[in-house]
Amino acid sequence: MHEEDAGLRARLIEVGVELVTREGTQALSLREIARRAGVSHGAPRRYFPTHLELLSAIAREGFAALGAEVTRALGDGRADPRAQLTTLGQAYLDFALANRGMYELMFRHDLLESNHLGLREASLPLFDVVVDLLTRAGLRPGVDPRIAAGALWANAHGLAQLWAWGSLQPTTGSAELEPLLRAVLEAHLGPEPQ
Amino acid sequence: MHEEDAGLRARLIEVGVELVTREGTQALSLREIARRAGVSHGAPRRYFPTHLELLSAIAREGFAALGAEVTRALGDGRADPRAQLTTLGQAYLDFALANRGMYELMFRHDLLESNHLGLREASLPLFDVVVDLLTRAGLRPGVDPRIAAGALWANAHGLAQLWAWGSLQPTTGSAELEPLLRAVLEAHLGPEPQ
DNA sequence: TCCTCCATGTAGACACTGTCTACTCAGCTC
DNA sequence: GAGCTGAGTAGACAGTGTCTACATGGAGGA
Repeated sequence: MHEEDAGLRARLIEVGVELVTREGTQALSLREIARRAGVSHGAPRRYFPTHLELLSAIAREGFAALGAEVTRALGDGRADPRAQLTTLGQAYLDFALANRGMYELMFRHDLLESNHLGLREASLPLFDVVVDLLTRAGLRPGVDPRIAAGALWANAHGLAQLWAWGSLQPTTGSAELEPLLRAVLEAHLGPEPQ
Repeated sequence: MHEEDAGLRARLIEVGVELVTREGTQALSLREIARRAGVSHGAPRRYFPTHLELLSAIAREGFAALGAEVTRALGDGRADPRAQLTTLGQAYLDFALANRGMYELMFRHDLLESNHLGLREASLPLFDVVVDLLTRAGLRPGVDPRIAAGALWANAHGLAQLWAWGSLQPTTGSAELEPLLRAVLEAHLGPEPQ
């Protein structure tokens, strides 16, 4: 009963989140969401003028969930920055593989109003965390932390994407991807001490 | 006049390739392709039973073009394997950024019949080239070349994707991505000699 | 109490999509 | 010439996102 009278706007997002995580991006038609929310197909228009804006709101929920998952994994943040970076990468990949539909939606720029709904802003905090951890871990001299963070992110994103697409070895699980992340980390930070 | 009477099947693919490179994935509706080919909307069905199969054929053309571009960049293949790997990465990124629509289509697994049309096979030769170059360049001991190749590919793919999405620094051009590729390469091969 | 207004949602239209099926029709073989 | 077959046409169908005209119910003011 946590959704009794939360307002149609919130309910539409809720229905959309559930739909995309259970049935994937294809199921996210405007009319289907309205149907499952128990309203007519014209109702969502009152809150989301266009289909893309509704999808963007759903995707933003996904970015929030990813952020929560990552900060949960990082804990109190007192661990070695380098260790935190691998933890973050692992958490990122786990999220992507556990919520494939949502993750796919989050990066389907053709389905999202990238500029309107503050989607960029939703993904930025995570980026800043990486930048912070990288600078605290001590980058090689002359390496821009923002560029390095982008490279790390791109690597994790590519791994998640190709893994989901089935292009990586089918036997390659999330655990086996960890050394790959570590290797890239090493490339930017220098060899691991000790 | 290179398309005078090449048969409808070939012409549909040709029209599709031009359409996706000029107007993006969204423009690739079955009816629009048929329209531009000058036939009725039912005609493609004779050669491609479903929309996805036509799109897959178009994407396969993209993989062929990517392969051609890469082998052209590699030249006679007598250069240092390590240098060839960076050349390959650069060519890959150049292709992705120059043909965004096509590149997007090539990895939209929801639009492709990944299993039917030998799409996996179309992308495999490139993968094998990377594996070959990596083993000739001398991997660190205990590193599976196929895993390393997957990691490299994932990195390039992620860079291309995030770059196209605008998530990387807008000022970051294809040239600036090169050190990122080199860093990852270094992570798998060990530091550059000399 | 009655009236008005307005936010919320309904219902139908429109153009478009992919798929399916019935049909035309030229060109070929027997 | 008769019949068949491959290639393409044309229309229907269910589904989509968007737009617009319409109900309706509840709050605020006289």
